[in-house]
Amino acid sequence: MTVTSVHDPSHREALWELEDAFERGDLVSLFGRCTVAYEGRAASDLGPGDRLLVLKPDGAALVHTDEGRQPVNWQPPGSEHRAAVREGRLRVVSTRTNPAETLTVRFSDVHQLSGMAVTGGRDLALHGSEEDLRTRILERPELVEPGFEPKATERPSGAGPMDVFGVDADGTPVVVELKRRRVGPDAVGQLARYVRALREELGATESAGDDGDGVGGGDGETEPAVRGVLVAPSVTDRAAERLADRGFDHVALEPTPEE
Amino acid sequence: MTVTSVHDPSHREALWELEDAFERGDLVSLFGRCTVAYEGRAASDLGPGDRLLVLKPDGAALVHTDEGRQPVNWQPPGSEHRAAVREGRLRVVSTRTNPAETLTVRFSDVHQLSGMAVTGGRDLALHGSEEDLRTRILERPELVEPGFEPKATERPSGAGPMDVFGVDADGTPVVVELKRRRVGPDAVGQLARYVRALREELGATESAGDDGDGVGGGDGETEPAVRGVLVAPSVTDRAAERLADRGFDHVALEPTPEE
DNA sequence: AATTTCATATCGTGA
DNA sequence: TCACGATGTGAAATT
Repeated sequence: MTVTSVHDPSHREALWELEDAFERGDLVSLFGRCTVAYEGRAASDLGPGDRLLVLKPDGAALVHTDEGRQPVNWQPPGSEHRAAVREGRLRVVSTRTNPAETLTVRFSDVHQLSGMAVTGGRDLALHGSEEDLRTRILERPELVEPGFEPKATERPSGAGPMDVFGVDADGTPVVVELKRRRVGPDAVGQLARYVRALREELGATESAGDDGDGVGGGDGETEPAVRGVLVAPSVTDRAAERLADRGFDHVALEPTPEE
Repeated sequence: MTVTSVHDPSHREALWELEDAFERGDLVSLFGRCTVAYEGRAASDLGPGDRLLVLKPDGAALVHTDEGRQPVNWQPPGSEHRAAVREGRLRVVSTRTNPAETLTVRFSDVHQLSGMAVTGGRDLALHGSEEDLRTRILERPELVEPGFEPKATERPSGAGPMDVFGVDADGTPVVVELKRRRVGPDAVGQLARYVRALREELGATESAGDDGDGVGGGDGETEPAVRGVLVAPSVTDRAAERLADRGFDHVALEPTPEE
């Protein structure tokens, strides 16, 4: 049998089942009334209440209440679970080092405990990520703009690797920053750093110490012409302002085609 | 009884228990072999495998494997759960709108199903957050530097509210940016925006179009003197460079005192 | 091990 | 509702 289960066990029965489950490498689900204490990167305390404790064979521990996607407390994978009965009550402690963290769950009542041996099916096929967006642009560069020609992905720069580097119809270098969803001002800052780094690399001669007011127009200076293009489904108002300030363009594009 | 539990139920029995649990507003734990499909902000498919499905009365749904802190698939709170038997197999669908998202879990085997009525204890007391760091500085300003005097928290600026605004021993305005943990260059950029906004507000007269090389020294220009201080446990090398570029200071401080 | 960046991030707060 | 920033963010890729 792949699943073991006990209903309203005594604290000692729960301990035995739990130790067996640890031994077998089971995925454990434990309903009960408990308090929770955490100490590590921060510290927290949670008073008595009914909760679901999930213990994984890889060391992860999750304490869930009836609300929220996030566990109210947890321990990351790589932790070590131990169970004991102290003063007649089940206690589960999960610890890890680097950083040193401890999660302690003290039960006053154990309502239900189940363990299942898990096999297979851990590979998730996910679509619609930033990588999909990059693929889409490389296959159809005209979606960025007519005449755009990608030259490289992850091209190195002084500010780190750019998402896509290419040239436009006039042969002007273009830095393309990809975001799979609506973006705020931070993405514009990221694009600006790439553009500035590329301008310096392509031979900045004067105008030192500024932060990417990217016009490169017709005045006396000979700043290398480098364009910045932000590809994202949409941008916030603040991000649009900053794009305009820098002289960058925005191309509205989804990571996957609309149906 | 606060907990119901069935072991190796038929798909129809599982459906009945599940519908009862939804009705009661139970927190549900469901072990079984299943496939999972998600479509919404992205899209994903997960082949057959043994998993734990957690269904919360607030609409959250979590699909956990035996590894990782994160669910392999999920649905946020506010979704609606529905269960049915199709072709003799239990199927759980969780949907939400805005954005439109659907999670579908198709079971080939149901091993164990439990539901618990959850009461009380949802208030977590967390220590060591950024707010703790702010409190600590307001109570002991000399931790920033001798003579520092906080004037306001969340003081508005053209770049948004600053964490802490004050003056140093010389009466020079100081913008303090707080981070509860080690920070990278982005935090320096955030601080630079506040400093620049405050300089403009306090009467910038010349040197337009640059981005905060904050010296304000003794040369001819009369840029308003505004200092920037980053309070964080530590900074990355790159962040330290940028701090030096801008003429900002770093104060090493933890959100809670070391023991 | 340290750093950087993405995520179906989630979550709270404020406008 | 949308925008913005914090999170014990987690997780992967890269150095």
